[in-house]
Amino acid sequence: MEKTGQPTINDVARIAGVSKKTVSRVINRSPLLNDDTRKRVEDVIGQLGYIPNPQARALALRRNFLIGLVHGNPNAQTVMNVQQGMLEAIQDTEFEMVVRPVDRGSPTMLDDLRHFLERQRLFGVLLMPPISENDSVAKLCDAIGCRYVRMGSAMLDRPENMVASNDREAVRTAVDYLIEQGHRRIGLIAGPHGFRSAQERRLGFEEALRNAGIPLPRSMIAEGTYRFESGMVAAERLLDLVPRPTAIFSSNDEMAAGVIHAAHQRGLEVPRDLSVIGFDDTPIAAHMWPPLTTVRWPIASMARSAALKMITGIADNDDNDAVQEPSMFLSTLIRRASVAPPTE
Amino acid sequence: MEKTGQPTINDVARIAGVSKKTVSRVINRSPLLNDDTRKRVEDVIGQLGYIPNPQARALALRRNFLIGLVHGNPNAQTVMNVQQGMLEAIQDTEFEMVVRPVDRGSPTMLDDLRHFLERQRLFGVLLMPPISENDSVAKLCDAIGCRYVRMGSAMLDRPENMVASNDREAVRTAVDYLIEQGHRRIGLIAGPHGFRSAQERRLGFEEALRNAGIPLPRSMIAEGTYRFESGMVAAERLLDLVPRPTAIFSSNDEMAAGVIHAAHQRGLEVPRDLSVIGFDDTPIAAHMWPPLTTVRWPIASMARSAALKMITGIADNDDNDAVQEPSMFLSTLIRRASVAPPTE
DNA sequence: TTGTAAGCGTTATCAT
DNA sequence: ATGATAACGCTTACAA
Repeated sequence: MEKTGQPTINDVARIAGVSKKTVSRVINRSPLLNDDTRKRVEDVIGQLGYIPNPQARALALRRNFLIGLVHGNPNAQTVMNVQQGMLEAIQDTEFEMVVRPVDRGSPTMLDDLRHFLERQRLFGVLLMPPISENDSVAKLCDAIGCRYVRMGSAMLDRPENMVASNDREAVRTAVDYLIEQGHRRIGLIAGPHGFRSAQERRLGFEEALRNAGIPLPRSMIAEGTYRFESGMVAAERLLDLVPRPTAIFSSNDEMAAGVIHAAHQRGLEVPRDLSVIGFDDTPIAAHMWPPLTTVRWPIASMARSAALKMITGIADNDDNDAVQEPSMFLSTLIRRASVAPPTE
Repeated sequence: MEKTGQPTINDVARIAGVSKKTVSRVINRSPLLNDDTRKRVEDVIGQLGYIPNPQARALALRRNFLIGLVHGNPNAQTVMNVQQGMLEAIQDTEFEMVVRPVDRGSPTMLDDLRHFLERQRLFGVLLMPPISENDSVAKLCDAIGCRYVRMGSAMLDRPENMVASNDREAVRTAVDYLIEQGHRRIGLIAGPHGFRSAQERRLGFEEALRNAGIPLPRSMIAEGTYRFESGMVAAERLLDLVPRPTAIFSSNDEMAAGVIHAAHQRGLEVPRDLSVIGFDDTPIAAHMWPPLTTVRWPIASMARSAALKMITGIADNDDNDAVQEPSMFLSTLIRRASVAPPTE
């Protein structure tokens, strides 16, 4: 106790007049313990302010209490929402969250990740999209023996390793709404090729138009990178069309902001001259002018559930072993001011 | 080696025909080692794919390799920038970043933080504003024996425990620019009372006006919470003034977005009818319409430097022991399209 | 230059 | 119901 100032299990044992193991039993809530001894030990613990050393615990238990968040630097708000969800899940447990951005696109991404996982020997990792869509990453985790849960726009894995949102259906609903408003020339700003979310959202878009019997010329689809600037560029291409679209569905909010930016630049007023719908419902959506109609993506709940899925049955609060964490999350349309009937 | 699949220092020692300690010396780059032995051990390490167990290391060394980021849930982009800066700093070291949001304002905040620090026994923590401005937090870290570096808008602590930006001066420059453009009725949207950043920025604002001999009636100052909505509300109050201000300096970008939102709502065009300057230079600033003139706050560099300050001399890469990390960072005015001369 | 023994603070095994 | 002893994987004395 003198060296570091922190009391150890030995101090507690000595003062309480019991063995280390008994203290250990108290800490770990072993059921086979005399109430008297438990009480006595707990008193000493409280009085000493003893806190078990997590490193020693990790060593003895041959596992640690770190769960990783692996992401590929997407939108800041999205990452924060995920972090918040994870943190809610590990609230009042002994787990902590360590964050690891990786450079997707880098050829060494997989090696970097392996290096990280092997070094840190994490309890498990949460994989954010689009990293999570990469099956090699999941395989890697399996090979290393690291638990994982993937977040994504479709069920890419077993329920215990996946939380997904129904992007396709949600987008279909959003585009249905545009059609109800009377729009017939509707442009799509798709997400980047190779992203499952981009694919699902695009499929939802196409389904809505097909169901309404509206033809979809290739020219009405522009691809972006999920970034603001790419939304601008894509919008410019779509708005150059003659006749131009009266509405645009953008596969995320950030690009939708770019669309509105581009519209403003050419003197178009939203929603009078152009209706816009985004996807994500990041705070920016409510704050831009006009407030953006968008699809709310329950990413924080997904992250929370993903983390719970990983630690359930292990965490301190094992009350909820019975409750199965859901694997599917529903996105909903948030109607704000960026959609109006076409005026022509 | 059989139990977990991961080879241990014992496996390496046995196969290389040396003692554990020798392997340990190789890992820790001890200088007093025969080149032959080192080579031999390194070969075995490579061949086995041996990676030292960080938990065991942490236990033996009586310190771990986790550095914490403590923040009070400010703007998402700001947190992400800080995370990025920290992660750059611990790149290629054995440190990892664990993130800890706290509920500032909660009366138990200090206790929560103490609990966290004592439990995890972190190597050190980075304190983001406005948490970092709280001297009790710094005292707490000292008492617990946890290293810390505070980030803030003024030198609140010793250089080794602080990285600061020159907010006051930067705001003065920004407001000087408005004055140069011909503005005389300039409103201030201040940050929340009790925030040092709010105070510094306000002082910079006041200095600029005083230097130019422009009177500053109380009515020209509105206080916000650094949130979008509060910026809107504050702007509405200022724009109700008769005569109304021709320019507004907002103490951060998020509130500036609210100002522009409010201006749009009442049919005012920015910058023709109202010039606006923000603070932070978050991505939203460049993306809103019109692109926002703002003060760039080098928060990522500050975070990077703060983390380096903490681990320097400890990290793997001890090349840069000599290089002193700076404690003061300069903010600069970024001129975009939200400022124009007044038209009246 | 290398090895031996003892510890770091916890849990697991197997007694009693 | 409790305790002695041996792990866990590494580092720091202190020898040799």
